[in-house]
Amino acid sequence: MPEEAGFPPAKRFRPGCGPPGGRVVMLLTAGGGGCGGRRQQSAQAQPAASPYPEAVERQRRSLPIFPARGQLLAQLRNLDSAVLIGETGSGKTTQLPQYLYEGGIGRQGVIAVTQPRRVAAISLATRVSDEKRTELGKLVGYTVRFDDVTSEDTRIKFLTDGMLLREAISDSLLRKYSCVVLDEAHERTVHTDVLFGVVKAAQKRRKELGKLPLKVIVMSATMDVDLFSQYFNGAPVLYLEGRQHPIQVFYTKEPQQDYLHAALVSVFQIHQEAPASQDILVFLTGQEEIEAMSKTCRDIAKHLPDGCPSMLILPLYASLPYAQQLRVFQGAPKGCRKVIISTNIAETSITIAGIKYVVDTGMVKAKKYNPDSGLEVLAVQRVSKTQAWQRTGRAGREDSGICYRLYTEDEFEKFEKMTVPEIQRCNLASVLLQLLAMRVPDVLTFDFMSKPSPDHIRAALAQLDLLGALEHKDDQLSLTPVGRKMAAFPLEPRFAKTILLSPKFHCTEEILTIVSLLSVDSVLYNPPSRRDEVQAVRKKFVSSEGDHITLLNIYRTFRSLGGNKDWCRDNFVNSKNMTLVAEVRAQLRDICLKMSMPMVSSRGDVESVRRCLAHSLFMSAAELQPDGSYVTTDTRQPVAIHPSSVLFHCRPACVVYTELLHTSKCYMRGLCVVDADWLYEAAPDYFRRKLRAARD
DNA sequence: GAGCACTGC
Repeated sequence: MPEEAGFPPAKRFRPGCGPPGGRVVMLLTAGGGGCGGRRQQSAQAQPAASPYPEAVERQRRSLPIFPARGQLLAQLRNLDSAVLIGETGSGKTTQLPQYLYEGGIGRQGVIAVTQPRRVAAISLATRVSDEKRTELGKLVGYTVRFDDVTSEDTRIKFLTDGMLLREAISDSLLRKYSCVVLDEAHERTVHTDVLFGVVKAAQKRRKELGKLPLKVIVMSATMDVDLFSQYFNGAPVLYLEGRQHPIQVFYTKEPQQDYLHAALVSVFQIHQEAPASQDILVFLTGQEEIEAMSKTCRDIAKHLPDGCPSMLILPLYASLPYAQQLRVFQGAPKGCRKVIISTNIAETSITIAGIKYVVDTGMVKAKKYNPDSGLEVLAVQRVSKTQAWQRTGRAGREDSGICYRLYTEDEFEKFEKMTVPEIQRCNLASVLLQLLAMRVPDVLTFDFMSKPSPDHIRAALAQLDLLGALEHKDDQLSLTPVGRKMAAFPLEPRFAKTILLSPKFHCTEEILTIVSLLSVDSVLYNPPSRRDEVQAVRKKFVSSEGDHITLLNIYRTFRSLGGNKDWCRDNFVNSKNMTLVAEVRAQLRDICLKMSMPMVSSRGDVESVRRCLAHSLFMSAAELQPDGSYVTTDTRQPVAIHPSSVLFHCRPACVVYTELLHTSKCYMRGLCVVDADWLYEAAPDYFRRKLRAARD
């Protein structure tokens, strides 16, 4: 046990174990109420396909959910809505859809199972179609962006929650579905949260119209499901035990001033005491921290006493190139310990086998949104209790585990109970555009499970209004024809508007490229250790007109060379993201063609591209002040050019930006040099109002 | 003058 951090004796617990509150039906399971299930295998860790049907069947029958099958189906058959708590490894996600189908619920319509992430939707569909011994895309299929593997025969369909939401735009009653299972509901992504409201409304409306009832099942891995139950008219809560292994939790005796130092000490204490085969997972907040800690660990590991096992230090964060991310899944050489130093990506998105120890700093970098200023603040903050438990649970996936919390138990008690749902801390413009496209009667009173504040909603409506998407008629809010077209694009409303404006400036081809580049993770790869090299190589693409034009140059060169991977490596371009850009671009171009938009190119004329950006991003502009600083044109907020911008060392008189980010300062990211006159031309009324407001 | 948690359509 690390002594310097001062850990008192451990507390034993099972994540998710304990009596659930509220109206709960305990379902009969094999584990039978005690802690520490009898079986050692885990549902998700099983190999996907088995050539032997009996083996597949035996495996299915061995899952904790199996003994509850009859009871579960009997309950669900009679319910409109239900909440199902299933612990990790209970088998709920793979088995429940099959039970529903076998119970005849898929006979009159498709069973939809939503997932927050693409990879989960794809791998679950693959797994379940294997279990049913059918070809993927027949009985069992999946739909995610760019990839629809379903057919007329499909009865069980896994899809991302965002995808079901998009389907709801063309059919808000979700007519093709007999049942919607909302999985991972505890994560409370914006898409899941909007879907709660959409399925609830569809369920009610279908009942009123005497149509096929819509069954809604909300699945959560955590206990705090009262909100779900209340929201769905007091839906019963069904509780299913899982196969999580016991985990010992240690808190520090004293609060830690320096969580990085405490993490470092803990890692090496564990390293000196535990067998080399037991891996460690450390949660930190961001790339810079993780790289620095990795380097320090490697340096220290070189000077360890004889007899101490060696250490394989693996950083893990989303912007790390894919090949390097994959290294965390490979086993360490014999006699060597894996130490994975990760962001919260390892909390939910990436599951690593063989983790025995979790070191939780209790910190996370997360975005907050201020609707008044439209400002996103990215700040290091405390995790919530549910997040801390999620991290702890990562230690007990295959066997019992140990979690060191680098904070005191008193501190933990003061953590927020739950992470604030994303819908209350993001820009709502996209969400409201989608709801309006579904012809929701009144977005201001829409039945959100956790309501965003009225100011928050009004700010988003104001933004949509500026983009020309809204129509007010007899106190009713609806979409203009432009607004309706905007909703067809899988983009932020302002970028959809940029595309719709582009024919006027004869630069649709260029704008499609730029918008695609903006809507995926950066194609620029910036390894901190090779900064000078990166700068030298990138020079040939840099445009004095800003980041958008620079990106356009990079994409053009990439295409002219036929999408060459070697070129990407040599030019510090992330080839995976670049390939994705091409896919996004093709999808957006398709949507344009369906709208009969003319496909025009401005050829070499980048001024028209900049004019187009000025006309759609006029509300995100900043002007140079006499003292060399910048202020935004809308709220006179002092801002600075982000160091990642190609204009970082320049002083253009007027720019539009694609993002404001508050870290140590308020930074503009993604800049384009524009003419102040263009902005005024784009929205004369808006700027006249601003001028008047400034005078008063 | 110096920096970017994580998804998704």
